[in-house]
Amino acid sequence: MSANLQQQLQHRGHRLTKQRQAILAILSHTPQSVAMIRHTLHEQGFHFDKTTIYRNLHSLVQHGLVLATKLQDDGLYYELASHHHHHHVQCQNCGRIEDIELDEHALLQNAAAHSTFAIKQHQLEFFGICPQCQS
Amino acid sequence: MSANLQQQLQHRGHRLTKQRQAILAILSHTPQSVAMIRHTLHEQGFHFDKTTIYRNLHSLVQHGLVLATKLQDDGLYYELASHHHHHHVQCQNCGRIEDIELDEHALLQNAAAHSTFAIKQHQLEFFGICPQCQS
DNA sequence: GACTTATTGCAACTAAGTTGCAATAATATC
DNA sequence: GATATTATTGCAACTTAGTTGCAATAAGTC
Repeated sequence: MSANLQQQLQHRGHRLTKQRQAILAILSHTPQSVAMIRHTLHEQGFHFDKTTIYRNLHSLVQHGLVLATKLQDDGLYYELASHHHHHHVQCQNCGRIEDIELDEHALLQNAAAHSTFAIKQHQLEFFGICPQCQS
Repeated sequence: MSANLQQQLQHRGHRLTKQRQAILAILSHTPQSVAMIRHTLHEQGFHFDKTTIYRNLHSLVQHGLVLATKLQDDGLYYELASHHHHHHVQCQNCGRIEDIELDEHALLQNAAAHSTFAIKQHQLEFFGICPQCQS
């Protein structure tokens, strides 16, 4: 976990427990399901209660350090919040997830032009077949 | 329920039970959660088992007559499949949902240009404040 | 009307996520 | 370093959404 993240956490009165550190150490810029996160923790010899994991993920999302994304299946996927907004492509065959960057401005303009709502946010994910699974 | 839908169903060996008819009669081109669907059925005096409702929705989706969409909360929203692909805007205040049409071609081109995946489908929903809630 | 089989309703179950609370441990203060 | 404060943890119990197996029912066919 970066020193930066530590600072942000402590600054808000959060404590740096070994649970929180381990969870943050696992999170990356690729979205992971709770099941994946729990699995990795187990592999590393950590046996945290599921309550602890859910509560930590929630509070991290609440404070903007982590993003929650809906992908193909039920449940949410979690990733470290990065500086720039981006979307994902998930392989329908193997589940692999990659980032995909696209022209946000064009998209939002497109949307705003076709709606009377004041649009605040959106959810955009792509699904397809990755190069490996294509061959 | 349109005669068209009836035909499609029976043609595939499906039976026109009163349960299925009632469910289809409730579905529209605006996405509804299972809770909303069950609630309306109750109001109309129908007391179908939840299993029946879930199974019907699943098979209708499977056969392409109904679309399932992920919106703000957990669970899926169901709507009649229409001729043209479209997206939605959901009001973050009152939950109202509206269709939103945008330039699909531009979006897909944009995505294809930024990924090595063979993109098959996508999920795009907008969230904001509807005109009524703005004032 | 009798036959075939898709569909229903029920009960029991699974899995995901949540809540309350007493015990624990991270940080601040002395 | 010891002490006090309170955020956080782990546990157990619970809620809610959705699923499964199966016997009973009822559409559609002949």
